[in-house]
Amino acid sequence: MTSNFNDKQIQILQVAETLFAEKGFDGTSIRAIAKLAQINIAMVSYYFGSKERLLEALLIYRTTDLKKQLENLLQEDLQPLEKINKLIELYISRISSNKGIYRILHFEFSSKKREQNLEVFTELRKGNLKALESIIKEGQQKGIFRKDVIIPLITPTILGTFFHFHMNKSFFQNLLQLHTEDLYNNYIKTNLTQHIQQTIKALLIYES
Amino acid sequence: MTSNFNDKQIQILQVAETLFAEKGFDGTSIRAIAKLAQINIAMVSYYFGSKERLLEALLIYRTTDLKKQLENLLQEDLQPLEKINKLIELYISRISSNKGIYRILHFEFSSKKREQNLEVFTELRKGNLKALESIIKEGQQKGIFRKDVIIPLITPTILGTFFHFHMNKSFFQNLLQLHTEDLYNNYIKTNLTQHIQQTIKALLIYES
DNA sequence: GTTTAAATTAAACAACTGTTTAAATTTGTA
DNA sequence: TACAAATTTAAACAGTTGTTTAATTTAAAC
Repeated sequence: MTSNFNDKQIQILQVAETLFAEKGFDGTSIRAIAKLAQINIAMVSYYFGSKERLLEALLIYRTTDLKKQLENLLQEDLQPLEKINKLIELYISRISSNKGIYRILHFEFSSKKREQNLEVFTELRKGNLKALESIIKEGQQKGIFRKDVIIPLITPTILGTFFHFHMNKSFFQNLLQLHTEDLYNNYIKTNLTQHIQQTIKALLIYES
Repeated sequence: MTSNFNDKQIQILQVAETLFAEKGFDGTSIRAIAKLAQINIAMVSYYFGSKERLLEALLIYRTTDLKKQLENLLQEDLQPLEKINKLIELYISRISSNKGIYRILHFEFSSKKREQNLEVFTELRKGNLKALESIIKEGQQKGIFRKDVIIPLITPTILGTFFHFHMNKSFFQNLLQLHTEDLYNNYIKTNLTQHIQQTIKALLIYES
């Protein structure tokens, strides 16, 4: 299931990504994709079979290398807390530079309508959870992290905080005076990342 | 801008809420709403003017009383941390029993397509933030809470954690063996709520 | 240069979209 | 009962939807 798409297919995938992220899957027509990609409308069916299969292809195209980055991180020689912090940075930078596909994932694949296409996505999430689990258990064995945290709920806190911020972009841009894209992206890279790291650190270390 | 809808309108709104939450706004046709509500397709235009205006009406219909509940909480005689915990419980129970509309809010109103209809929603969020702010500042003055937290980012952590969990419902149902609705809802009410409370408490109190 | 396969095109397909119309029915009022 | 207003209906509207077709162009192989 490796992604070997040709140039034309990649061109279509990139346009589809933009439009799906902006208008949603149902809100985007094949004609709109074809127009923006400057191809004939029949090419989508020709290369991908259908609009649904185009979405599947897009998912595969965009989620192949995150797994490798995570495995590399696990093998670095770092303290558990440093690994957690780096994991958070990795998530945020990855998602930030691929906002399109993650917006689509967040929207389309959490709706009841498309629950069948989950296999690839579910495997990705399970892998992510295993990586996080191994870091936290290492920290617990070393006596650094407390042991009464529910590990599967930490990912929702990390990703949920980021997504909720990003999904309400215009609200926070207005509230925090982040009127340019640069200001907004920089705030995510510094303040928001720090907030999440601070939160997870407190959760893992604080003794009640 | 009070919600004075008649029985027929409410009937339509409730069906629309179900379908919008399941299939999304674009994925739901007026004919589907009419069929499920057992009315003629022209009735939607007759009562609401258009499909867009139906969505607006639904938003108003569902977000009128949360504000009052928050104000009541603020005036209770409780310690800041207790207020925070109650606030978290209030959010989760409110959203849990109105999953439909919040799913719609999360999806439709965070897409670039519908950024204009935000006024009502934005006011709601600003009010929520002010309530949280007043509680935290009270705790800071009493020397209970640390002072280097970014208050506007706490809501994303609370709501984001919950939403990310709920938006990936089937994944977590499978992972945590929550195969019935009751098990799932109960897990939210106990474990997930506790996790969020624990997280926010650690964030507000932990001294680094 | 000829042959064969791949890529691209315009056109048509049937089904579905939101909305409007004008007629029919129900309801409330005097 | 008679009248007027509100409600409900079926039908039609003009567009858009995803997909398929058959013909044409381009590229590759020999």
